[in-house]
Amino acid sequence: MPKSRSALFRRLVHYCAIDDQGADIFENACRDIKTFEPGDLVIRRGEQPVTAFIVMSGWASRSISLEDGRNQVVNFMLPGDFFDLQVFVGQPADHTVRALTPLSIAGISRQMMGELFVGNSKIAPYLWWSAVQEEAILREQVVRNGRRSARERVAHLLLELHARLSVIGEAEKDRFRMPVGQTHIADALGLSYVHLSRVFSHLEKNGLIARARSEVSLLDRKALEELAHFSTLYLHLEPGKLNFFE
Amino acid sequence: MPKSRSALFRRLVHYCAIDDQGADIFENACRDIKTFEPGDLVIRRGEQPVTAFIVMSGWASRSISLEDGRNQVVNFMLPGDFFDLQVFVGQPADHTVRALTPLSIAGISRQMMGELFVGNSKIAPYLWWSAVQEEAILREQVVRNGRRSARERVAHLLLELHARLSVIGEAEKDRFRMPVGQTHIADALGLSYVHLSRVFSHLEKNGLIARARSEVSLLDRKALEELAHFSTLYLHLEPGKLNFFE
DNA sequence: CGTGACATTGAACAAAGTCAAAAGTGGTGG
DNA sequence: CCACCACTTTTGACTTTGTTCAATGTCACG
Repeated sequence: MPKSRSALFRRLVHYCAIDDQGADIFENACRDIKTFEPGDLVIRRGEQPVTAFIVMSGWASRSISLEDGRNQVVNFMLPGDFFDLQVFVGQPADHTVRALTPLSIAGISRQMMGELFVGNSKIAPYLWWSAVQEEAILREQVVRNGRRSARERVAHLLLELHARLSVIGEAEKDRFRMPVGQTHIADALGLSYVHLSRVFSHLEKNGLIARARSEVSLLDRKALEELAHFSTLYLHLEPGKLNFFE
Repeated sequence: MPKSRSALFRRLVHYCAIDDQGADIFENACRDIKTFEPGDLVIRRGEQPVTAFIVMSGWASRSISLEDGRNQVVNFMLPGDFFDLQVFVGQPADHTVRALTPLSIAGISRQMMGELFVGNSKIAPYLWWSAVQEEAILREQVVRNGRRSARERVAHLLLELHARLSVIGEAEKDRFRMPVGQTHIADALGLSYVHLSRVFSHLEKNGLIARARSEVSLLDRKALEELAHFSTLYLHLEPGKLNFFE
């Protein structure tokens, strides 16, 4: 089983009672694969995308830039993430999607989506749930940038990324690979990269984290969670009752 | 025709080619009306809501608090806004919804939603579109709090509120009622209320805005838009092609 | 080795927060 | 109509946090 299937499949089964048959249907829908190199634009602001996407492997960012060059990364997209459901109301993209690493994504056409969403009740809950999680992550991003200090922001983001990567089996117990430069992290956290660097160093000096190349270790998870006021509630990791309308 | 119908109806017709019959169906779904007083909680964090809601009249806030009292207003909910579609995946709320003014909302049950969403193709695009707009507003909120200065944030929020209120006929050409205290605005913008007050005064002294009671006038829209780098793209005000899957 | 991208450090500066007190506002009852 | 209350807004002095600019380090890769 190729790794791309593994990542997506793990996210699926983590969140809904999806069976092998359902997973097969889903993955059959993911045959229109596109690949990108770091820095490539997947979606340009103003363009009207024609398909939705699922990240098969690699990291991407959704970002919005101001005219004067300031850039805000709205969120990171990780393997198994679903994006641009807004395709279906025919609106131009209000943001930019960019590959941060070598990236492989699957395009899902409108027709395909219709089948998944309406035609197969085993899949629909996952799509719905995915949208709910994405919006919750966005809300938490607002809180992070609006009401947390720089140190809290960094700790909180590290914990979020670790939790999300764990679900798809791309993190170890207290360690994960963060294959993006500090500029992107700073743009996500609304900080200057200079200050971000200081904060990272500070967390490291205090023994909360360790860094080696692009590996990050959460040395003192308890302290990080307290510092960040981190709760996993917003990630909706528990499957829930899936009361989908029939 | 009561005002509540008017506000909702205007938002509907602004965004999709909804006919009178469709609007009737929609508004018939809005018979389960609840009212709240300023400060009342509509949804508590951790609770599992059983219906989705449409705001009929008044303002509400969706907010998330940290244990130490810091509070972030994630977004303002205005008449015609739709919320808590996440009901349908059976997840507990990760946020709190609070009435900021006398508030009247309609509860939409799962069954009702199923009928609207699947059973009537005239309505489905509006629900979908509404979700798209809400998410876009959220993204813009991230940019505002992450990469804009305090003055820019205030200008940007005022322009957004004016645009959203205009759609439902609750704003005049360059003026609208903002029936919420500065504390709430500050919590939305990730600022202290002290600093917010200074910024308001500064904008007023420079002739960009005027304030009287809870009325705000945009005296120099051009200057405000340039200051805020405001573009209406993210509000998706143009109806679009509504390529909904069948 | 040398090169280019990325990361770190220091010093000066700017933006926003905190604390505390004063000045509005609006509603209520005498 | 006025006096009083609670509440919100404003103002001033000071502190903290994060930014900017510029120089220096580091590391993978050719």
